[in-house]
Amino acid sequence: MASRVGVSVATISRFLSGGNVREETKIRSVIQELNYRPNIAARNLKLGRSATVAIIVPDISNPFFAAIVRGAEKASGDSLMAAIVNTDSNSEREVSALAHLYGRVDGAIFVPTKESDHEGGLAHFGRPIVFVDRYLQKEKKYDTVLADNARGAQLAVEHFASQGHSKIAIIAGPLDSTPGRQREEGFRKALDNSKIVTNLNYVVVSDFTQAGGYAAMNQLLDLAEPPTAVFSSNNLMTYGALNSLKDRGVSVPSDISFIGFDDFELSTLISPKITVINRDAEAQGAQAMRALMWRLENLDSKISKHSVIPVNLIKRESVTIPRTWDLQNSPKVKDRQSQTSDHSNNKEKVNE
Amino acid sequence: MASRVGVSVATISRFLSGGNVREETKIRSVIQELNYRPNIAARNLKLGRSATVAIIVPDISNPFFAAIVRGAEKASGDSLMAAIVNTDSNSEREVSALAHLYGRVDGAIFVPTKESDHEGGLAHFGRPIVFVDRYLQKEKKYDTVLADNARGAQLAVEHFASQGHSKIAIIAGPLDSTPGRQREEGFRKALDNSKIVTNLNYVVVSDFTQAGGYAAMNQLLDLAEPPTAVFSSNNLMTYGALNSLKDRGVSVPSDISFIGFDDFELSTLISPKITVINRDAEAQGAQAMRALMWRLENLDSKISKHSVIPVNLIKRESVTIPRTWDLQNSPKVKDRQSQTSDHSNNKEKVNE
DNA sequence: TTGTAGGCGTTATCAA
DNA sequence: TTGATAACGCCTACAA
Repeated sequence: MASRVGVSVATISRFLSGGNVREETKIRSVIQELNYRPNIAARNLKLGRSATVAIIVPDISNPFFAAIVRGAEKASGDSLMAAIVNTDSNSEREVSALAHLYGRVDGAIFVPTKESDHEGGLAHFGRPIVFVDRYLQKEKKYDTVLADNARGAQLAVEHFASQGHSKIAIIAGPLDSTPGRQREEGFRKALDNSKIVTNLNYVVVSDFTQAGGYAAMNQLLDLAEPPTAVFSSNNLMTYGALNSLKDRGVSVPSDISFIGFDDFELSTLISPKITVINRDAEAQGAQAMRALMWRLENLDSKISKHSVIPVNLIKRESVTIPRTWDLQNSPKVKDRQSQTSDHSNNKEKVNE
Repeated sequence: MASRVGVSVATISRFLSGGNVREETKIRSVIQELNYRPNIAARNLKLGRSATVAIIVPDISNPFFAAIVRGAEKASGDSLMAAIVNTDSNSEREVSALAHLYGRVDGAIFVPTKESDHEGGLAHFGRPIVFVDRYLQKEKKYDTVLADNARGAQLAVEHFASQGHSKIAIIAGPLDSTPGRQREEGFRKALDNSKIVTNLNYVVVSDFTQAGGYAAMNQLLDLAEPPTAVFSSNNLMTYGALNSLKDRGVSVPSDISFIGFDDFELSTLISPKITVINRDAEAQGAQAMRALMWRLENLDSKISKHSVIPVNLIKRESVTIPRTWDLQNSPKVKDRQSQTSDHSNNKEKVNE
């Protein structure tokens, strides 16, 4: 290559890194002609970096994680390439992914499955890691970008309560995962705030899967006194719970009111349209990528950054006043007619 | 490291590649102690390979592509790491991904967006590529793993026809993509086989997106004489088409019968349960990974391999006999009662 | 602006 | 079984 142009390899290298060289046009044409591409491995070896980062997620087919990934990719620009790695919600694969990635990437965006320990695996990785949506409680020094999970649960409970519900259940995610734990904690706290006593039968801990949501809803329906409102902690469990309700002939919202965490593609296709707690997952992914890129430029900075993505309630059609309201003492609801005819601003109503 | 043990680097290298060495235990302990990990970039440079392959897909949030990826990952074992790259159905990003991947991976599984030319970009990539689901018509020498698209369209048309439909429409995908083209061709051919004359108004070419499916279905419903049966060429367009039907108050299947290509997560949650053409997307991904791994071991083999993944019809609830059957001459349907009461084995019935 | 030369950390060859 | 050594292809002082 260099001999072909009549200059040294140093000149070629200079040209490649944007330096000024005399034979620029000739070099360009020879590159074309020989189809020359610099050897990446050699460059990585010399420079000690790869211009690649990993995005490690438990399940890429979950639309929520897919959105995180999309956001992160968009934010990466084209100075960096993002390699997505799927761990299948499997802790062992998580460990082996981190090990395999060592030396191949400059950093990682990591959505761990559990909050369990990685036993020094992270330190050993030796590169910046930004935790998204989930983090490891033991590891304080890493950046995090979490959703406002407790607030989300609180919004759901408050919305139920504003409609007169007091028999409110949660289908919780695994308590050893960040969102599972924080949403369950937020749920309990919100009940306390609303002066509703927590019925332990109404707290079903499940596993964030569709099958788990199905089983959990069945369990709630089998109760001697089933809840009148159910909050599902993630999208997949929402699918399962809705399937259960359908299979058992329980209609939403007339028999049971329902709110799910995380919006989903078909939420408007199914009947009724499901009221959800939502957050901007793409923004969350983008924020994580920006944090990672900043840290790659500031490897020596010691302070860790923690961002929280806001959540909001999207009211649709799956929540109404409880059917059995007249069987119970429900002080907030005086007039059923006016209550049913005004779904749009219940909060204001309650505050009157 | 080597000096720490008292041997040469060559011995360490031998140990690392599984050779027999005397100080094995001591080396092991020093590796632990120093937290030593071989430098990947140096190894890649020396060996000329990276033990990494790329899986390039247009849209990872599409459940179908997600399934392909999962299948491929599972088949890769742990000798290889798979890096997923999302192109966002954007040809430019496709080109730049290929360029960025050059030298970083040993090969790729590629799901291109269009059948358009890559102008030597592939040859320049210089590594094995296996095309999945879609391929480039101009490039003959690469391995492919396609679905039996034409057969799928044929199954849909035959099922409609067996129920007495003759006003059959297709919402087609882009004709410059493999599945879009092959499904549309299969559709036309199947109509011919069933002696149904093709009404050009019933062929709406769309873009494989939800919005596209929505618009396409609207277009069909606006026809002076709308179809009685609609075949949608992919899952996203199916979502959109169903949304359109819902918004317009057209009920499925009593007003219009419907079949979609590719099964989807919530197909059983929505009413009615949608009849679909399905294929095993994970198996397709796995097959692609096996083909790629084989080729990495047989770089000199010149023959290209082409696999076809079978499709099948999953009968659910979105197809029935046309409502307006009595307004038409439909020779195959003599007795409405017996026809409606037997949905399970129409094919046998027709063949009697 | 250019060339020379050393070194990044590994593997492979060859002698010992 | 081991050690010395030469690549692998690139970048970067340093000297010209």
